[in-house]
Amino acid sequence: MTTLADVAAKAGVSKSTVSRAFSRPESVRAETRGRVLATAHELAFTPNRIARSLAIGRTGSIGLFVPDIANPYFGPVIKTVQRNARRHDLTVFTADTDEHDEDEHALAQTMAQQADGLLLFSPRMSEAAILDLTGRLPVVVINRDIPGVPAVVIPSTDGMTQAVEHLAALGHRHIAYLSGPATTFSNRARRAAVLAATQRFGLQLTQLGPFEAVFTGGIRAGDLLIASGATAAIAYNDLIALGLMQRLTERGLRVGNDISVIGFDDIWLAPMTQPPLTTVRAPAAAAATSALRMLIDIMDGRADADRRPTPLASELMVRLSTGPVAR
Amino acid sequence: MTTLADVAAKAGVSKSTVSRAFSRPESVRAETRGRVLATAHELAFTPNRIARSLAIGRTGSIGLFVPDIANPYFGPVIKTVQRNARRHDLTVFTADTDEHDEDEHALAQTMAQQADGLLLFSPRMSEAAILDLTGRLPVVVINRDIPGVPAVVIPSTDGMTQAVEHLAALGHRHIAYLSGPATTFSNRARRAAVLAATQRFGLQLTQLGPFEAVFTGGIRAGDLLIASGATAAIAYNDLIALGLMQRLTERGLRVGNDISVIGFDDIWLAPMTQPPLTTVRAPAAAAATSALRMLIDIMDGRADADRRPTPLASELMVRLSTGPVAR
DNA sequence: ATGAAAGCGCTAACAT
DNA sequence: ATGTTAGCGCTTTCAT
Repeated sequence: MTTLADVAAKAGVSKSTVSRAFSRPESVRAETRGRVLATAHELAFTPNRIARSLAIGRTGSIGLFVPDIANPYFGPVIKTVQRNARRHDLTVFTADTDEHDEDEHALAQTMAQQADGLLLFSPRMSEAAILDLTGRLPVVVINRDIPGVPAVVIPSTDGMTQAVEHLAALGHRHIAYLSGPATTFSNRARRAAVLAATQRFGLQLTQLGPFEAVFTGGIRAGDLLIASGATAAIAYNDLIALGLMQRLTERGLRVGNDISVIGFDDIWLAPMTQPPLTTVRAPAAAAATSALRMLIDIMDGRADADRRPTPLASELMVRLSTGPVAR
Repeated sequence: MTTLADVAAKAGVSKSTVSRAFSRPESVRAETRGRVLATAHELAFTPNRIARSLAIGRTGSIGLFVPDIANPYFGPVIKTVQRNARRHDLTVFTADTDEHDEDEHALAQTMAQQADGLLLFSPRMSEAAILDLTGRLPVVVINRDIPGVPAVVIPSTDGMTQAVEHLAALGHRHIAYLSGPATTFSNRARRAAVLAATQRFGLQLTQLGPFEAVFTGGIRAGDLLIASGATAAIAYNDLIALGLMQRLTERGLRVGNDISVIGFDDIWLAPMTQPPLTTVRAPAAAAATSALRMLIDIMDGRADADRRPTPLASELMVRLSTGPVAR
């Protein structure tokens, strides 16, 4: 491996000059700079980031934690964060926590030392664990509310209220909410919104679950839903809604006619299903962007600068998986 | 931030002892070790990985590059690699190259300095770029064939041959192949396999595309397929096949009856579609596991050790999107 | 504009 | 078993 010193020797200058030629080019005479850069190129030299990090105390990268990288919902999130970070010369390291609570903290600890900041999407780890991390480096959480920890939450109340209102307008009197992972912030928020709205619109609510936030969770939910007698269901997320539709269809029900289904997230698959899925569009990418901006502000010491998060809203996308109640 | 030195001072020992207490605990007297570890804990000290990396010349992490993190196909791949790497005390940094050829190399260059090895899945970057990387650190590529570069390829010939054979047996005489990204190794391999098999079984082959390897690519393919007059199509991957089915249905055709569709990958969605998708199961996770093993061998200097890759096979999963040719 | 030297936090011979 | 010392490759005062 070629180092600064090699280049310096060959170019007949000091290490400092080579260093400067890379980091503050204008501070070195054009001629010298040219010679240095040329020999650097000739020697195929690239500055060692590790050494650089040690010297300046920053790594130039951030960690992004998502609960399930296989969930189509997170694809756009990851891509968006990566694209925006790049503009700030930050590399993003994405880690999948796989809903695996203990590992999540261990992994975060590791990451905490090779990153300048952390973006935690729907973290499941304990509050204590998160507070521990925030003590070590800048952290912004998405979809979690912990006193003192900078956060962006994806709103669910407006969309969920619209969902219930929509079902009420279609004549449904008894609906079900299909819980996702029981203890998560997201599930609590969505369930509370549905509960409040059903009371407001005078609907009967049955709560089913919890179900894992995956397709097979929805499959399992199908039979429970039928047994419940509800004429419509609002699922924790689209993956569950998709599995649900599948199972209902297998059971001979026509989704959108005999029974209505609403999801949450609006993943790219949602408009493509048969029938297309009515769902709440949650602005995940926007939330992630907003969170990244906050994180960078904190990392740059602009801690209290414009810390008003971008106002976000969720919104019901009406498609064909919901229809007038069957009589 | 607390350092080794702080702990050493407070515990009344030298830095080396503290260092040893962490890295080779048995080499330090139990009593001393206890005292050191206690004060380390008390001071909330965690060894700085960056400094450690610089000193030992290894980072303890590897980079995993995938073309599209949003493709459900890669979810299991990423999870598998992460799980296996963890057993070797390696952290995995996943990067999405987003089919963005230039960036891919730049990102890889960056990663090359904070990782001990690289796993490149279906890389699109130039051969020169890959060779450049292999000169810097251990690299294993998946689904690409470059002389001198360790590789694992996911077989497509057997599965594709079975696919064509299957269609021939169903009475199809004219089929279409829907190309993915034109220049990729994977597309060339799959197309060649289909071509050879159609010749062998005496079928007429129409080649359509190239299409982007996403759902909307398949949508666009639908009308072209109908115009071609073929009675069945084999798509580059499942995402294209899904979009295709969607469009064919919109055009009033009954997939599996009026026209047959075969995909490639066998993503988790494939059995869930209406009708369930006949597709070639490609052992991506197994390939990734095998590639990781090779990478670790190379990193550990066991370069030429058991370098026989695990034999892999692809296999047709027959479902309902294929059926006897309509007469 | 350039150089010399100290130091980032850790590890690894080499001593003792 | 523990301490001393010299780096790992880079940045950054402080001189010149």
